[in-house]
Amino acid sequence: MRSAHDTLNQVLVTLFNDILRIEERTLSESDLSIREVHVIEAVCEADDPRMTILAGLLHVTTGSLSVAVSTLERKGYLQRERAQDDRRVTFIRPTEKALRVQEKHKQFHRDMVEEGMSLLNDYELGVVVKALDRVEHYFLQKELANP
Amino acid sequence: MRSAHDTLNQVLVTLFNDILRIEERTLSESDLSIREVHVIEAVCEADDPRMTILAGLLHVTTGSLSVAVSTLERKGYLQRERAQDDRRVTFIRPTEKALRVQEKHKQFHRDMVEEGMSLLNDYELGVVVKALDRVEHYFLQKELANP
DNA sequence: CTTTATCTGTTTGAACATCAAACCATTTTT
DNA sequence: AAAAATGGTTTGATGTTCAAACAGATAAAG
Repeated sequence: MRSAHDTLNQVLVTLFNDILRIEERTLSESDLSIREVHVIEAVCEADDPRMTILAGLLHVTTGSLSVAVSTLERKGYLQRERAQDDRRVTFIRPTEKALRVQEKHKQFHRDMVEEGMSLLNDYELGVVVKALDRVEHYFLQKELANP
Repeated sequence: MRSAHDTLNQVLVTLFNDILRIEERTLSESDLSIREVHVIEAVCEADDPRMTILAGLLHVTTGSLSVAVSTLERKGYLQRERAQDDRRVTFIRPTEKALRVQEKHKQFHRDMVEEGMSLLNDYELGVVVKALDRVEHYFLQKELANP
């Protein structure tokens, strides 16, 4: 039997990659890459969808984001909008088309989590959630400490 | 308080990316990208390190792998070796330099898992490991079903 | 006020990863 | 012996990313 250590390491190495590939496959017939979907996701969920904020959320430079936004604008998923009060800033708005993609993507995540949860009983679920919550906070701190 | 669903989804979305970025940062002063380290890792751990096998493990085409191997050969981490019995196949061998990288990378993973484990008590750990094991197997099946 | 500095975002050039398709050499099948 | 299949490599195109140069707008300093 595998040790706890080996199991966790294996999960670290394979589980997320597997899920990412499954996610990728659901997109194979659209005109969007997984990166582009994540940009759309960030735009849809951001409180304050300006370039610097979005780039920070996505961990890319504003330069990278700028080209991504341009192609998504060309494809009809996003629109730029100049801010009135400070004319340096640009707000990025999703189109209807983007909102539909976002809804579908959220549903994908919901389904994935449902499937995962269905494999556990209520008791296990409680323990796992509390544990992962703690682990996530720990790594978030670590990330914030070395940005 | 967040629901179990939200917590799991959040972990799905952020945890893996956070870890990947931390991993990336540890490489920032080497001449290797994270992709290249994963190629080296696959070469070091494969039972049968020929191109098609490795490409399958890494989920890339042999074409992609071929160029990756060429640059890693140029950088002194890998060597190609023609098979005797079937002269079409190439074995990819790690150099000493690659083995050192691999050892360091494994240590990184060990440390990461240690840190994660230290956040849980023995009891929680048992439950989490059993649960994640099940989830991992489930997604592995799913991957194998739609390759 | 005018000049200077800072901030926000875009463009550009380079590096890298990746794939599909064309290709070459070798082995297997017919 | 010829044709087909297999294992790898090369090549051309596309996508992602960054750093650096840039431009326009606002804030700070004089």
